[in-house]
Amino acid sequence: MAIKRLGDWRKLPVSLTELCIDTTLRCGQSFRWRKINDEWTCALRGRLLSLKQDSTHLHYKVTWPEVPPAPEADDTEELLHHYFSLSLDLGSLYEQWSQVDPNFRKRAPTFSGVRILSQDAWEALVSFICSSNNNISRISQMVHKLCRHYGPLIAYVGDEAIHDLPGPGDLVGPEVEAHLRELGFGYRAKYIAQTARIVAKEKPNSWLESLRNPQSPSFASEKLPESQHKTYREAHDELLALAGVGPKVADCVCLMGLGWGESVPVDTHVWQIAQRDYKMGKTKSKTFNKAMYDAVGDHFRELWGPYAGWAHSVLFTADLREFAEAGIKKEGSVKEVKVKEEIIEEVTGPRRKRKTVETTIESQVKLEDAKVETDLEIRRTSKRRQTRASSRTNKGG
DNA sequence: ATTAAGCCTTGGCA
DNA sequence: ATGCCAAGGCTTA
Repeated sequence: MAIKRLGDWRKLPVSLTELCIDTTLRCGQSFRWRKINDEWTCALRGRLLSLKQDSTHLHYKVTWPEVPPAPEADDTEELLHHYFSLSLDLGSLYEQWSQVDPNFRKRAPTFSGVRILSQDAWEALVSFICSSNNNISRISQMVHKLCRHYGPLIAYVGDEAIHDLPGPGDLVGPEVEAHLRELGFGYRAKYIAQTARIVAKEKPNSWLESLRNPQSPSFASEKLPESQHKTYREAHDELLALAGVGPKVADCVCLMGLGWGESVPVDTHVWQIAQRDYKMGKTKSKTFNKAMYDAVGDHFRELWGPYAGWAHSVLFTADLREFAEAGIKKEGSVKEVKVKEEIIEEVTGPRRKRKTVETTIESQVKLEDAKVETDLEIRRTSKRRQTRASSRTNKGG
């Protein structure tokens, strides 16, 4: 299939504190963006998008497939504006969160420009069904397999075929579950096949969209009549009825796919953050049940306000192992590695024993300067930092 | 109503 | 080498 209409680079003015794509595109929100030749690339709404960023602008390039014909008016700028919610002033949100929350104030400077992506609701639903008991690397592999085997071909980047995400209707065949199992989806194969069938066949066409926050319209928006408007809680409850969708996955779909900014997905990381930095769950039953799930979300909503989910993702990102290593140089001498361990201890808090490593002035400087590098070579330099308690919800193996 | 075990797979680590 | 644990949980008993 020939691909035509290679566009030119265009740009939008946006600062790195308002949007940092190196962080936002790989912090576990969307699993389809890939960095190829120093450009972030993803098929989105029928076109191939490539992104680069400097301190003042987001640069973008669009490639349309030959079929179907590209639309007359290219709406890519509007798409990006919507996808990144660029009309939202992230700087003042960070200020507000910092004023009410010392912990946020401490962590946020290293992780500026982290935004919630306005993803397609179906993409969020499928992606986060895959996310259960799983890690970002494998989730990404699974979502890419889903695209490669069931989604439309959009373009080639070098030898690599880039497919868009399949719709629910593309996943209703009788062999889908077995095939997904062969592809390594494990027990999630059934959930995806069932959910696709329900969304495509049992629910009305606009069901997913009807769960959207009316104040956060979708990109391809036919506005829903007011009588069909749902609340965040109603949207969350309806999603819970789907197979493979529990409270956490439902919140991910609400936050990233349906525009509910107050939604706070509480996963094992966020639960650890809540315990470590907000002293939650220290008394009473230590078990992490539904009541505790709701309590954590409610606490953060009270603290951070209507965009609590956005604030949550900043701290979540700061806690990801990959990002805890932010700001470290690639060259990995032994000394560098040790410095890195020191920084990780710094970022993840005082609860664990500190390594017996001297703090260097150098490391302090680096920590402050820690803007995320994309190609960190050194991985897993520190030993397992997970505590026993955190494995509660995780009986796998 | 609440709790614990089982689930697919990959990769790091002892 | 072999086994165990952890990875952005959900379902079932």
